[in-house]
Amino acid sequence: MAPSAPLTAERILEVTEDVLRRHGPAKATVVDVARELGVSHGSVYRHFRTKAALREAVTKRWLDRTTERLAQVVDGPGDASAKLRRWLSELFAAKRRKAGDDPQLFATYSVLTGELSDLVDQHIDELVGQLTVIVEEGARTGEFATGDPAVTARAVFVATALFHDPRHAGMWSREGIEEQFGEVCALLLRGLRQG
Amino acid sequence: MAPSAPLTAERILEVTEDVLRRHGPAKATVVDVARELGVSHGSVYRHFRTKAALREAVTKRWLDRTTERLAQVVDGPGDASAKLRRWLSELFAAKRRKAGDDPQLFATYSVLTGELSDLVDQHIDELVGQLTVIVEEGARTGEFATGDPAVTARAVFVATALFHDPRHAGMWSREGIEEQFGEVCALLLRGLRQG
DNA sequence: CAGATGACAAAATTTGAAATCTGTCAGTCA
DNA sequence: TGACTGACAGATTTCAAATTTTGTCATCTG
Repeated sequence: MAPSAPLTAERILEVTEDVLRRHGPAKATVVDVARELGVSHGSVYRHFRTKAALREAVTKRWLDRTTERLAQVVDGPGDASAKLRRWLSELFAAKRRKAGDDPQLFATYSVLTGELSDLVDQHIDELVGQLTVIVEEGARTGEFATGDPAVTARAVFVATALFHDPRHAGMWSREGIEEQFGEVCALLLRGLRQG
Repeated sequence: MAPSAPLTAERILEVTEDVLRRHGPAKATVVDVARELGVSHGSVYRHFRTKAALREAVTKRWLDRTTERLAQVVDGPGDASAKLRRWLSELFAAKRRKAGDDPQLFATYSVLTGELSDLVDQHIDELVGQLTVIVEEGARTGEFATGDPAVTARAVFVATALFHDPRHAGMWSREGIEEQFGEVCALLLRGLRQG
């Protein structure tokens, strides 16, 4: 069988995601990934030192897709209130979409993120960093009255945990969740807008 | 062996909690509970129709201990802001204490609450009910400017999920968690205080 | 010689037979 | 008579043997 393309890390990650979707996190093996790629499992180990490293890389790739999407909101138009509101909405919508469109894959990544707390902490730091930029902007224009923008940004992130933490995904399809989200956002924005 | 006391539902629940603490939720059996009580397992089934009912009852008992504690804050002294702040602090402190003092039992109840979502929903409704009383009080005295107090109360509860939902218990022993809690409370109270 | 292979040891997972547990109920005991 | 027992069937869990997987590396191949 002629190799249809050279074996790259990215190609391995694509196939790994596919295998994870079909077999779930507990039963997806490196051998499965290699078989799907039409190579020996030794070849996969040339690109990723351990199975854990492969799982971490594929999970990081998944988390980064959200981070990139949200970066566009930070760099986009609007005042700080509108941006903050849009950023939180976009985060919630992105998570709900992931959970709703491919529940199998979402469940898989929920397990993986549960196991990779260092990676998740890093991801959260990136997201809070984006929020900090928005809060700083609001502080600069006098729209928000806050202390340390980084601290405030983390408070906003923490207060909306129910709408982005996968452990609460069961809530995301409940009646009235949109209204609850709106209510929390409104409360936080009111708290931010004045000192 | 003379029965040291008549077999009551409460006595069974006490022993069940003990067995759960020692064996964990997966390995605690009705036979274990009966053995500990010095009776046959049939006698336990006289008081609880199924093992699931026993688990539910013992979990409800555990949740109710928190509800009762917090009811005292609602009925206590202070204006609405102080009470809200104290209620949230008390809830957070109670959860942290449970998690820190007896990690084994806390882990057990975390698993049980994860399995008994109807019971947990009921518990949450009770807690939000208490918060609603405080928000209503604030609205009546003009301290808070809100729409529907029940909706606002739920928003406050949701926004503090990280500090009371056992799925976030891993955060409760992190550096700076107290400050984060204070920051979220401050943000929410500022949002409540004016319309 | 750079990249890929597959045999191999150690670790982890699956399997299925044996043991235990759940829930019932006819019967015992005080 | 009403609380309690213990034998029982079916469901579930356990445990050890068999299989599979992980990770390495000497060897192969283009």
